[in-house]
Amino acid sequence: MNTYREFFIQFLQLYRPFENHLNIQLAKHDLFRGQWTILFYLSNYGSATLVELSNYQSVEKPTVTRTINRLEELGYVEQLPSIDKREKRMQLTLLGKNVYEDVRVTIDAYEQNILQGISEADQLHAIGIMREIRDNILKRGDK
Amino acid sequence: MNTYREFFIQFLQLYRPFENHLNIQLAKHDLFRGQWTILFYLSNYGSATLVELSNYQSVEKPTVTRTINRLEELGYVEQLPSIDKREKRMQLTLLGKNVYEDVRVTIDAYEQNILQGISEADQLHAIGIMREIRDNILKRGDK
DNA sequence: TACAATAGTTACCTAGGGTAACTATTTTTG
DNA sequence: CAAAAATAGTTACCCTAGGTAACTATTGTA
Repeated sequence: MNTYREFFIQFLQLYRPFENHLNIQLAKHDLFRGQWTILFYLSNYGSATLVELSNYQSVEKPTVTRTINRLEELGYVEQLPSIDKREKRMQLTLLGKNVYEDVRVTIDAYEQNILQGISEADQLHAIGIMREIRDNILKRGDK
Repeated sequence: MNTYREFFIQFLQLYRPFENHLNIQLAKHDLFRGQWTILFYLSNYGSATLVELSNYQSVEKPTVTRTINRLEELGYVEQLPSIDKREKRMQLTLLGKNVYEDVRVTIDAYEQNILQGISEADQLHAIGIMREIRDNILKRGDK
């Protein structure tokens, strides 16, 4: 079997179990992956507009609108006043921050658990490779 | 940022663009990822029961039933007689084989393209790491 | 100042996945 | 060996996650 084929087979074969089990962890906190990644982003970068989140997640704007609305209903995020009246800049509420910290513990445990036996050097190496492939994909446009 | 966190961020950040562009390639042949992976499996292993496919893809049986039905409607797969009357063993039809070979060309080009700059050694290394993580996930059950 | 671009929303559609409950067979076991 | 348990698959129904098209409101630009 060609190496490049094997690579993507393995990639897909890893994704599904990873997401499945991630969702099991998140379900303990009544969250889903899409919501979690937004909480993560806001916790890391302080605030973001919907377009920013859309680019970050590689999803269309309506998808972000929906997820943000749900998070707003839950009281985890709130709008921040901004000069440009078109944009909707969001940040975590106090509750949102607390929830994030709480879930972070669960997810940290999960992630560390499934990386058992992989050296930090290997992890860094893989991160570099994944970054490079992502760049390749985004660079080539939609040929 | 902790390495293990970074690892999974990068993993998710790679997945979405990869799947997006994969689907763009497959759309040229009116296929979707779920269908394609089944064609791939059948081409590689000759035949499979629905449970086998369900395990391979880490999805529940109803999902496989649906996808297989669609492929059957398209005339790409057909049932194979089997001793155990409960199971439904499927294989590619002649048309299915031809379609697979056809799409394979498109996907090969796509995959090679986005792996540009990644040495074969690096690819193999990454494959090993992904395999190991997958094993970790499957081993730990659903804690 | 008109026109183009950008941010976001609304309405509607699809894939892809899940659970629960069921039928039809095999297997296992008391 | 008959009854119970396990297995393969289907059906019905639910949800997340995503997409496109068409729209409003604002901001930038020629």
